[in-house]
Amino acid sequence: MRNRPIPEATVARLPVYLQALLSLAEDRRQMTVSSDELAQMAGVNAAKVRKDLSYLGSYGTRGVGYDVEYLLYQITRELGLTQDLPAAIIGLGNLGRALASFKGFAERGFKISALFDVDDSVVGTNVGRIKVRHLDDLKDIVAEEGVVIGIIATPPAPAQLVAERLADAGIKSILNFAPAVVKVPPDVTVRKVDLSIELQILSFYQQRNQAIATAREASRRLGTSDPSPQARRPH
Amino acid sequence: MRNRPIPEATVARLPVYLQALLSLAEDRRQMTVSSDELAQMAGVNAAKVRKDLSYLGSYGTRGVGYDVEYLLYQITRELGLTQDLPAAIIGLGNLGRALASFKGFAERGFKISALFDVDDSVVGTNVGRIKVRHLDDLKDIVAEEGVVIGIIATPPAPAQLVAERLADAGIKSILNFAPAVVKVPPDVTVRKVDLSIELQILSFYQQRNQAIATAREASRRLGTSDPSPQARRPH
DNA sequence: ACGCGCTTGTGACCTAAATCACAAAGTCTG
DNA sequence: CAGACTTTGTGATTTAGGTCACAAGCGCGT
Repeated sequence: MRNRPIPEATVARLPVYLQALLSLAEDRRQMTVSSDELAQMAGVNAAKVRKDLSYLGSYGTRGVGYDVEYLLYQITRELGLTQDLPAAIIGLGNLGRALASFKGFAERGFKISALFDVDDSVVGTNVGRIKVRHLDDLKDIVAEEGVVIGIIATPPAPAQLVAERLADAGIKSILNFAPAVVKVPPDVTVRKVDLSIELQILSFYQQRNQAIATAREASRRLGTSDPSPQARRPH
Repeated sequence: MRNRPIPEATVARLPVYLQALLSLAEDRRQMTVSSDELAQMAGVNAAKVRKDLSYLGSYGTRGVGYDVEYLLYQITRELGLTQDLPAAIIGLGNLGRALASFKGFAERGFKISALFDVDDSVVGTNVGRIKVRHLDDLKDIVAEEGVVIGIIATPPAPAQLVAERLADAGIKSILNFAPAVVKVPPDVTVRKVDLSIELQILSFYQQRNQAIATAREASRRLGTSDPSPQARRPH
């Protein structure tokens, strides 16, 4: 199992396990955790947890479980979070400001080390402890500060341009909050987080479940059998 | 193909197509769009677009493509976004405020119609045009305003409690921004958006690609063959 | 009316992920 | 130290999703 490439789906779950393990590590009582407990906390099933962890190596003890601290370290290492990664935020509207002051980043191995905008009324001001710089200085400051992650928090229109500037500055990892698809060179990884897309997905299931409930209600009144016995839900 | 249940993966992409179609609809020049164009705009491949759209029905014309307006309407309808869905935000810290003033929601079929917090220095104040109410009034106001979607933007600790209150108030769709896994009754759908999880996933690939680059560099210097010829990337 | 070029819609195939189920390996108890 | 009990680690199987490739359908020009 060891040395096999880690599936994407597993990578996406590792941070969730990390979250659970951090909360376990806080109250020092529990030194060890079973796949079942971890599964409960992460909201997945136990078999998945075991398979996921087995990709990292055999870090558990049969009959006992996983050592919390040790597993914590191994996942942290696997995710490349043993030292803080410097990140930059581009765009300091409402969302950019919220991200800049979000405590969760520092707690999980990231350091916001530069802020950029193009609006003259924002450039030069401080957000938190950091001065906002002009986008034109991106390349220099990225090099200076050793920034490796770019966070796009602009409106959709300038997102593509910003992505190109980031790629040009040597950034290989981009997190895009702008509601727009950006194209980048093949050696750059982009992840997209779109707030309204998530709501739209919810809306779909909301509507469907409501339709099912209505249909069931109607058929109940008519005395016919249930038109859709198993109403599947996402996840 | 019609009447088959729509795959989850397809549902997750429909909003992306919607986004692309909206931008096409804006400039009135292009009345029709091919699966190939749409694929470009959405950042996926053409076959996937066609298969996805075929789940909704045969809305395309061979040799021509899809009528932009008509497809726009069909996807909107399928997602249940023909009328605005009222949503509530719980927690008005930095993130909650950013969400409350985020324009994208209104543009895509959602209406923020209630805000809640427990902090006395926040309750009673206005954010945007809406007065912040106390969490204890959740159930009443949800009923009054017909809220169907709950957005959790609290710190992790109170997230579970808030989720329970939402479920108790009859909300069936929850979008959770708090970095915590929440448990809800089986008839409630939760989607999680975790900002630091996304960064952690980026970190993993960042590190791996860097490791590959380093290995390649080393082997180049030693004159050996490339240790990992095809460096796969996510997505 | 007919043939050519374009684009859809979809079966067939392939790949990745989830789930199952159980042997292997450990702890604990008397 | 033997036997009962726990929990891991992983092959085998199932399910879901992605990709391929091409026949069917449509518009247009002649």
